[in-house]
Amino acid sequence: MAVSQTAEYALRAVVWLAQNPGEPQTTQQLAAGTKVSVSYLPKVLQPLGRAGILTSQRGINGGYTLERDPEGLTLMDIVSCVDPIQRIKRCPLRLSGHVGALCPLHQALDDAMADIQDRFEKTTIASLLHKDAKIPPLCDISKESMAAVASAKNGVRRANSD
Amino acid sequence: MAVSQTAEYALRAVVWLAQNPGEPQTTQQLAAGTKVSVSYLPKVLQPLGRAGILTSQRGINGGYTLERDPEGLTLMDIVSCVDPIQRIKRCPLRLSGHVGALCPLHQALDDAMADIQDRFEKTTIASLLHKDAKIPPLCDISKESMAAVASAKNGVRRANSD
DNA sequence: TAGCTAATAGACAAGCAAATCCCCTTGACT
DNA sequence: AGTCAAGGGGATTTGCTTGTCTATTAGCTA
Repeated sequence: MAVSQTAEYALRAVVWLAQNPGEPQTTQQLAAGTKVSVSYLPKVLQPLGRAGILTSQRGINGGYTLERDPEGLTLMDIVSCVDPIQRIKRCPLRLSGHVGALCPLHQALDDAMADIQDRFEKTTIASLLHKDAKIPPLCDISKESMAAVASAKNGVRRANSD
Repeated sequence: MAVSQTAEYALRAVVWLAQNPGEPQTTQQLAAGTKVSVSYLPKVLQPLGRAGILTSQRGINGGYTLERDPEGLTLMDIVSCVDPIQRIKRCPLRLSGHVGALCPLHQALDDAMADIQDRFEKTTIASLLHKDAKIPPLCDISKESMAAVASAKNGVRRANSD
């Protein structure tokens, strides 16, 4: 019982994009900043692109850019792209009749799902950024991480010349 | 994002047992009543047995019996046996330091998990039974289901005699 | 327009949960 | 003690999720 890996990756990426507005972020930069595998990240971001949450630009100076305003963008928007919350609509036992009404057990389970959904709908990406907390978004972008991002941005290809 | 199949099966079985106190329920009966596969059900129930939630009796007139009082038995007790709620204890990015504190994103995700956990801890099995609702537990045990249970109890082996 | 760069798409591999099957052990009743 | 009914547990299969790799397409710069 947890949010799927993929959904978590997507959230990290969106938070990172919201933190770095303006210039497009390449897969390399995003991967370095969010600690998600370079080869998997594109897979995660594609559904977000299709949903219009971010746009991608090919070629030189390309990368991913957040399209939606973080103030109006919720956790739910991202999660439902890659790992939708599964509400219980009818009784899984599928007995006779009883469409539209759930038994106590499945009602209780669905209530819990509704709770999460509600919570995710109310939490905006923006609210994760200007937390006045000591812990910055994405669990601190420390020196190591920043260095990784810088090298991802500038000198990844320097391996050729050696 | 959902409760796992296995956890759902376990809950169904426990509710069924709570509804049928007294005599032990065989795998056949339980499977018929909860619509869970006869071959998979034992696998689901084993962890519950180890946790002392139910006891199993082998041999003739054997079967599963609920050990705990439904009033004190919560959804959480069952769920944590077969599909524990995964709380986020440290930042999945695992950067330097920051043990004990979560960044806003992961804090938000963990809050949601805490919410569910809290809800499950507060919902007892008993509360799913004496709901005065029109919909009985397990989404109506209708004629078809009862017939299946009866045949599971009495005449499953009648195939031999023919 | 040529050439480089970066995202895209698809095939492909690995790891894990769900489900099934079969044989073994245990226990009750005769 | 013998026999049959019932759960226990291991081996196996299937399918989904996660992850990797490569060839292709698109866009920017010169």
